[in-house]
Amino acid sequence: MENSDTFDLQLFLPYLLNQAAEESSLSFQRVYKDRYGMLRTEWRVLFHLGIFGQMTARDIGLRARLHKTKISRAVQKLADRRFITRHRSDADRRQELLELTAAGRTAYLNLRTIAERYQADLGTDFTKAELALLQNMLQRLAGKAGKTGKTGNKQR
Amino acid sequence: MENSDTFDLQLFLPYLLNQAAEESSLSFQRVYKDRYGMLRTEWRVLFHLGIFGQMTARDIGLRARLHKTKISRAVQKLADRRFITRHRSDADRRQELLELTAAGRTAYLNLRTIAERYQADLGTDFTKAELALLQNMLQRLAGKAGKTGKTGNKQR
DNA sequence: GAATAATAGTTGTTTTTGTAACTAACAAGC
DNA sequence: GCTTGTTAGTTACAAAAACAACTATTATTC
Repeated sequence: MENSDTFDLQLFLPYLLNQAAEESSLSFQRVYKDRYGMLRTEWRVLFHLGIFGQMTARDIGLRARLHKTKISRAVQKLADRRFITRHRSDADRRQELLELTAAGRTAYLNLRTIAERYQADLGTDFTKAELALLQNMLQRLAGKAGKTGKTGNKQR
Repeated sequence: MENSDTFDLQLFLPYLLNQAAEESSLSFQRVYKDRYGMLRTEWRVLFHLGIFGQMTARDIGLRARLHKTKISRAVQKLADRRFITRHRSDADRRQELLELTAAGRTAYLNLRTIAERYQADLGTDFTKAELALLQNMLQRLAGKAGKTGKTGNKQR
């Protein structure tokens, strides 16, 4: 056959990034899934509340770049499991203020510890400088919004 | 609130990688989706056949780390759209030999050009050295199998 | 201040994915 | 060669994601 083409799929960034993302997510996924019955969006919401404290679904969507329907359902599940509380805002009664319960905080701290351990383990494969550069490049690729950015992107 | 925690989600690799992967996939996705009505797995199968020529579903699964049901479905769709042909192997009549049709090859070459352009455009944001290091680190993260590796991992 | 537009969040429906169970063909052991 | 185990690929069902349409509330504009 005439398969003399030279295109290295393994170097094509959209492909390569997905492979790396999938692989690196696996071990962490097992924890939040098997141990807490959480979905990806759920741990993300949990972490946002753990890190930033009280937030609305909208704020989370902006920061995490998640669509509001995903968040809505994640919030429901987390509330069902008593990991978060929801209170309608007085300032704007469309909004709901979300916050971790004690149980939610415990789960968050536990998962955070595991995340930190994962991150620390990377030190065995990469130098500090390499890792910093990797993170920097990934942030540039993830793009646009930069580190904490709230730079006017549409609500997803 | 006691939200004085310091955990930078934006530096947590499973999260960061997913964000970067999602963002970087977007533009390419628009092409294969809108223009060819393809799904992610479908373009991957298409590319494998374009690059390596005749392959079985099993081989593709091994290389791309895709589960056989995903491939089975992608193959069906690609065959429906006359992008590939399937022939039962004489050596092992369980296997099917997959190959691009002329139309499939055209689609592949077209998409490959776009992929190459994407890759080239990265040159404006990253130096050659940076890019090479990024790819190297991502491959290490994606892991295990290395560049072309067929190192005994279970069929997914 | 009524009409129109925009926003926060939810719900319903359709696609896509994940998982398990299946068929058909081949391989091994005895 | 026949039983037992594997493997390639498909199909059926359950879980999750994507997308569109909806309600309730707040902002805007005339």
